[in-house]
Amino acid sequence: MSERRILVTAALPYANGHIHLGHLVEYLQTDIWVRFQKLRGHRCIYICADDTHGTAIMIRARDDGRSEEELIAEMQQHHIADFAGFDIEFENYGSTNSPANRELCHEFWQQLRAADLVVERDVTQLFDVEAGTFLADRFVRGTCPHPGCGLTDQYGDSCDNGHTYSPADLIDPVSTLSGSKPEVRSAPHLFIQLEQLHPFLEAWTQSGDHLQREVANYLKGHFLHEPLRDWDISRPAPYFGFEIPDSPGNYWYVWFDAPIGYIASTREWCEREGENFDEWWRNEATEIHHFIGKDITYFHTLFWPGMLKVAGFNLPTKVHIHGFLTVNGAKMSKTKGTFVRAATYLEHLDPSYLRYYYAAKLTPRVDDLDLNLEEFAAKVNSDLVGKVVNLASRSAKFVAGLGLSQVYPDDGGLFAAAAQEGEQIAAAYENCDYNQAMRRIMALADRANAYVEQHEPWKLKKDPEQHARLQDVCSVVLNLFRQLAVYLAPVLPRLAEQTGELLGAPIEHWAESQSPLCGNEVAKFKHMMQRVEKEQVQAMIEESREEAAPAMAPSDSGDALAAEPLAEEITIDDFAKVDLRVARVKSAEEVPEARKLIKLCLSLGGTEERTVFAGIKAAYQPEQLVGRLVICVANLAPRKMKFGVSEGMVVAAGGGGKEVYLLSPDEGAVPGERVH
RNA sequence: GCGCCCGUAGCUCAAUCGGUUAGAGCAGCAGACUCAUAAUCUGUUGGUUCCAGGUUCGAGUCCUGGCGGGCGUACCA
Repeated sequence: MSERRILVTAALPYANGHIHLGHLVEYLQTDIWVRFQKLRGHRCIYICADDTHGTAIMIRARDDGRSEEELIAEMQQHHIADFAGFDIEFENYGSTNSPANRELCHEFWQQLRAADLVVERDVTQLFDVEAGTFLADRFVRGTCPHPGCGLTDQYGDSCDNGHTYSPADLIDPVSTLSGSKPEVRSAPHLFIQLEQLHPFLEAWTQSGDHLQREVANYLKGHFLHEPLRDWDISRPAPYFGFEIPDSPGNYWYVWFDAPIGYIASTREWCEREGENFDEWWRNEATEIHHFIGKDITYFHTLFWPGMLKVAGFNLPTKVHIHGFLTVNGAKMSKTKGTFVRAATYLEHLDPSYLRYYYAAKLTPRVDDLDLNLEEFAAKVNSDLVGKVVNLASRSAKFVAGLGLSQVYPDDGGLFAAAAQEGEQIAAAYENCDYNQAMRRIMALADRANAYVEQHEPWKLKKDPEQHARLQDVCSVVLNLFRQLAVYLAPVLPRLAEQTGELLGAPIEHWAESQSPLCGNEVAKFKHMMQRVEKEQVQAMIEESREEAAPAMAPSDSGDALAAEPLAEEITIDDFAKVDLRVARVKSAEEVPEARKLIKLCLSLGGTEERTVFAGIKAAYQPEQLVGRLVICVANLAPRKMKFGVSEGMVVAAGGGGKEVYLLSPDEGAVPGERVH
């Protein structure tokens, strides 16, 4: 087979968070594919970078009180370390916030302008005056405006009942950034008229094997059956990103510059390694393979090919799309401890385990992948330790001083049959059907173990006259083992390395699975892989749960305090003047003529009662209140009001209106007790 | 709401174009073995292919409806 030139990317992880087990599905799937291609003797590079722009990064940096650059630099170091810990090897790991990316964005932009695809139009959005920024839909919450719905605390684009609307229509909208009420504002945005590329995209997505069939169908049914909408690719300042050269004050939306980051990262690599950039991105002979999750299908199968086409770069040969990770059959959950960071995993478990487990589960389809932790341990122990490594473990020590036989013995055709199986295993790898590849490899391991069983080397060992036979049997077993190590090398690079050391012959090429070793020395056997212990998995889950706990705590904003600054200092005697008492609401009734008031009758225990008018009508129904405990100011001078005399106050927090939160004592307090 | 995908053994998955008696691995059960990290080998139990219809000589596969699950629904990372 002639040497292919293949450029492979995985989606750029966002610089807003750490790498977790969900991300790793993709980076491992990709790493395995790249290692496979290299093992087959192809020229293959693995390119990635951090995705660093956008509102979320800006907000996060602001909250942390530091620059965006500082934030993304730190996160990039974490990402790089996490990937390295899982033996994921990139030719280059860049950043979308790089000079190379800025230049390339300019280049793309120029071509898009030249092709007359860019138009300007006003967009009306909610604007947070306090934060000084426009609000994406997810940064606004409010009440669903749909008639008869009225769900409160809903996102800016749709509610939990499935109604969709514009954030500008939300009732009582609140910015999640500042808690303030946003106002409606317009600003000019730049759009790419994708519809002009419709015929090209139709042809590209529906033919040529660039996409999995289900994905092609999805695109046809969802987007390509009608005119494509214009794509809004600009954001007004403030925005962390690249300013658009011919539109000052506007920045490219993060999804514009993120995929260009694939190219920019390649360019960095080319410059460092003295490679010809055009060979990689402007040469039809080069294959481009993108690995992505199904969540970002749209960007990579419509916008991206469109942009590449217009800017004159290679189109993707294939976009490989995978599903999401679930753990124990459910979404990753912080409270369950199944939201496991890469770094946390590595503290407890060997990366080879996860590489193998994911490989055993990955298919070419878009299906979600479940990490069942019990199965994880069982599969690793049974397949890798029990079957594969066990072959070396039960044969190497018998030939430690002897080495492998000078001539490969008769093994009944086992090695040759397994060598022949190699092409089917390779085809499965090529097709991203790692599940099938692992299945086939384990079937070979089963046959090899049966061979050991039939030839009983432990019995041959006891008879000095059989030692030549013993050497032959072990030579067969070790060669079968090595053959498996070659087939598994893309998944388990460490095992391949250890096998190379054991038999004094490094594993560097797939072809090494096709001919046995003869006469090699055999090093002293060392355990190649430990069994997974339940306790280790449990410890990892526990730690993940604990890590998540602080993150689950609400990050308290300073808005409330800012709205009402601390009062002047008082003495304890001042405080003692206020007699706060636990009271039970005996009755509660609305005051019909009053806008805000509910009339409460409070029992302080015994026969002591107070009538209090409380301004909580907007927040509470009278029937919610009857029977509950509240805290009241019991020695407040009575005040004559329009509707009667109020003999105290109930204490509550909140800004008023619907924002009223009555205080209650914890369980055990009884009416009449004073609050000290 | 609208749309897409999925539903096969206890678990994870196969099953070519619609084609014989729906197959593997793990788990379970019964033996064997003792070289090996309680590993391995042999045998074996286990199915209303989610349900109800339909098309067909023939349906896990195609069509319709239902139930259950997942996901998407464009300025969401």
